[in-house]
Amino acid sequence: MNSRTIENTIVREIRLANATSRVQLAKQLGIAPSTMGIQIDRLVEQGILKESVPEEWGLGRPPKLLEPNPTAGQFIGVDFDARRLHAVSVDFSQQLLKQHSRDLPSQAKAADVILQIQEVIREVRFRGRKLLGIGLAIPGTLDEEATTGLHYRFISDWTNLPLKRIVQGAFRVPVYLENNVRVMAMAERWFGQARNIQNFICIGIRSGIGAGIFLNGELYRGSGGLAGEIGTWPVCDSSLNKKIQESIPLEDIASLRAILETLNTSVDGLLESAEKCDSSVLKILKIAACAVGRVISQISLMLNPQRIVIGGPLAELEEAFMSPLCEEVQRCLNQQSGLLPEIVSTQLGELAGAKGAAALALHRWELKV
Amino acid sequence: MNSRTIENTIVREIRLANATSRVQLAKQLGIAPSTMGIQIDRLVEQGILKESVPEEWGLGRPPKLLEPNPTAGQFIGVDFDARRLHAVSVDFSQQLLKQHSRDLPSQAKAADVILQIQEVIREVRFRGRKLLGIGLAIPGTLDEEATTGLHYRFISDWTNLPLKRIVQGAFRVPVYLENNVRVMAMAERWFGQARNIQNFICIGIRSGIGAGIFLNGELYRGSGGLAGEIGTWPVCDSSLNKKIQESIPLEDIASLRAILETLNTSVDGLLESAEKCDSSVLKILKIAACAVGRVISQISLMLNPQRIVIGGPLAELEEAFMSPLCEEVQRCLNQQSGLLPEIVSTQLGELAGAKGAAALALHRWELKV
DNA sequence: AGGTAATATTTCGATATCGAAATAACTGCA
DNA sequence: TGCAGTTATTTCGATATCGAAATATTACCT
Repeated sequence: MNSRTIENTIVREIRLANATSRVQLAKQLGIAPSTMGIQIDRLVEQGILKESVPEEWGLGRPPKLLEPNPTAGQFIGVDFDARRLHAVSVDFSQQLLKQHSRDLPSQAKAADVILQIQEVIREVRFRGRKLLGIGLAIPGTLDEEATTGLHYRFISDWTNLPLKRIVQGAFRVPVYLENNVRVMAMAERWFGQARNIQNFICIGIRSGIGAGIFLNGELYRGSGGLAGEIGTWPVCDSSLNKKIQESIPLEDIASLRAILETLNTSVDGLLESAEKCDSSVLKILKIAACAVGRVISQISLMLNPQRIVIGGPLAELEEAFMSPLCEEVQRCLNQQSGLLPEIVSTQLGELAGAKGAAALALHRWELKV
Repeated sequence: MNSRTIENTIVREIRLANATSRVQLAKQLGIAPSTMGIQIDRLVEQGILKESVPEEWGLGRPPKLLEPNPTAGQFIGVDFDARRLHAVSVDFSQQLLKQHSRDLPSQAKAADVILQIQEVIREVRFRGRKLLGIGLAIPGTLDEEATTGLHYRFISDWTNLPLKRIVQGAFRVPVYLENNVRVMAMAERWFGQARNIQNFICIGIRSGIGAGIFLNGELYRGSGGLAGEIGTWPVCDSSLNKKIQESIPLEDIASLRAILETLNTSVDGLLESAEKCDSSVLKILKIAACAVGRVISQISLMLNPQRIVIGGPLAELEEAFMSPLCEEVQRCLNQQSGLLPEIVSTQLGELAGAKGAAALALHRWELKV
C-alpha cells in the first residue's frame, strides 16, 4: 500500500483493470472482502464509482462489476513543444471529451505560450462536468518538485517559469506538471505499449532526444529530476562514419531536427522520401537508427529493461528506421541475449502527450474525504 | 507502508535510526502514538526490542529509547569470489560476533565451494544465539527469484546451482541470496557511504566490473535480474589510445584482472608501484580510470544519481585512480553540472560483502507472529 | 422443479487503530 | 517546595478492519 488513502488506491486499481469486482479488488489490495464492501459501497454512493452487471458469466454468483463513473468530473491535459500545442479533456473514466490542437507562432515568447495554454484549457473544458485537475506536459527541464519550468532550448526566454502557480491560480484546481517525455512514458504505461510492464524506457525522438524511465513499476526522475537527458550521450562508432574520430552527441546525429537540417526537408518530406526508399535519406536514417540502437544497447546493459518504446515521427518508419535500430541493438548485445529488450514503436498518435497529461492529473488526483 | 507487517517495519526503522522513541516512530510511520505504544510494548515483551534511558535530555519527559535486543538472535553472511571466501556472524543489533576468511584453492570446483560455504557458516556460528537467517553474496548471475546461481565465469563448473535450497536444507533457516555487487551496494546503503541516499550506484571493480543500483530508495535488479552487468560496456575514445578504432569492453581495459595481466603483477604489487608513482603503471591506471569515468558520465546522463560509490582495491588509490576518474567524469559532463554525481570510494574493508550479506538476511528477516 | 457446486457479497463478533484528552516525567524558575 | 512549560506516553471511547460463517445468485445436472 502506498501513502495514498485506500479510497484513491481503489479508484486507481479499478481504472487500470477496467471493471473488477469487490472480491477481486480485495485480493489484489490484500484487504478483507468485508472491508472492501464497505469502502466500495461508500464510493458508489458518492457517485465516484458505478456498478454494472457482467454480460456473460460462468459458474457462481456473478460479480457486480465496478467502473469509474464518467460523470464524476473531468480532467484536462495539455502538451506542447516549440511548434505546436495540444489539449484534451477526458471524463472520470478516461474517455476523451474534447480535443484541440494549434500551431504556435514561430519565435513565440514564454509569456505567449503561457497565455495560449490557458486559452486552450478554456477551449477544451467541457460544460457541466466538474473540473478536477489539470496536467501539463512540459518540454525541457523542470525543478525537482515539478512546479517550475527551468529551461527549454527552443523557446528563447523559457526560464524559471512558475507554471504550477500560474495555472493553479487561474483555474483553482490542482495542477500537475511533468516533463514531456515522462508524460509520454506514463501514457505508454497506462494505455499504450507498456501496460503492466514494470521496467521500460520510452525514448522520444523529436527536436531533442529524451528518455522517460519506469523502473520497479515507478516513474524514475533522478536525484535532481534530470534522469533521461540522453541528448548529449556521446556516440562514436567508426563503422558508422569513418571520419568520426571524436564522439558526437546523440542529438546531433539522430534527433529529428538534426536529420531535417542535414537533408534540408520537412517532417512530411522526410517521411515521404523514406517511403519511396530514397537511398541518401535511408543512409542518413540508418546512421541515426544505429546511433540510437547503440545507446539502447548500453542502457540495456545497465538497466536490463523489459521493453523499449520509441516515440516520435521516426518510430513510424518500420523499414527505414526501426529495423536497422533493432538490428544494431542485437548486434551490440550479441553475446547476451538475456539483456535484449523488446523494442516497439508507440501506437499513440499526436495526442499521446495531451492524453498522458490528462491521465497524469487523473492518477494524481486525490479524493478528499 | 510496504507489504511487510507493522512489526517488521518497526524493527527495521529502529535499526536504521539506532534508538528512537515511540512517538518519533509513530510520526515516521504515520501511525497513531497510542497504537505504536501497543506494538512496541509487545515487541519489548517478546525480547525483540530493548528499552533504555537517554543520558542527557533537555525539556520535557524523556523518551524511553528503543534498540534492537542483541540477544534476540544472530545472522550469518557469506561472501566469496573465485579466490577468497569471507563469513561473519552478527547479532540482532548488527554488531559483529565472529568472522572468518580463507583462500579458496585455485581451480576450485563448484561443489568444493559449496562445501566450504557450509563449513565457514558452521565456523562463525555463535553458540547460544538462535540462528535467524543466512545471507549469501554470490558472484556472477542469479535467476530472477534469487534462488539459483546461474553462471560465474571464474569457477569453471558454476552453473545452475540451487544454492538457496542447498543451504536452507543444511541449516533449516531462511537463506537469502543476492548478487555480489548488489550486496556491496546494500552494505553502502545501510552502513557505508550511501546512508540515506535514495539514488546511487555502487561500481565494483574486481575480477570483473559490475554495478549495484539503488533508485528511488530501492534496489533495482532489472527485468531479468541482469541490471548492472556493465562489464561489456563498449568504451572507445581515441584520446585514450590512438590505435583503438573499434570499441573495447570496459572489463578488458579497467578490470583488476585486465590491469594485472597487462602489468604482469599482483594486487599488492600494483598498489605498491602505484604508491611509488611508477609512470607506466600510472599510465595504465589512468586509462582504466578514464574508461570507468566515461561510463559513469554516460550512466549519469541516463540516471542522474546523487552519488557513485567505487568499490574494489583500486578505489584506495586516490591520486593514481580516483582523481583521473573524477576529472574524466567532469570533463564529459562539462556543460551539465546538474548531472555531476558525487564520486566517493568505499570505506568498508574486505568484510564489506560478508557484512552486507548478513545485513541482507537481517533486513529480509520477518518476525512470524 | 430440485439439488449441487461455484463464486460473490454481506453479516457479525473480535480485534486493531485512531484521535483527543489525560497523565507522566522531566527542566527551569520563583 | 511548588508551579509553569515541554515533551513522551498512556487512557479510553469511537471507528475501521478482520476473518469466518452465512447468505445470495448463478450454472449445471438429474
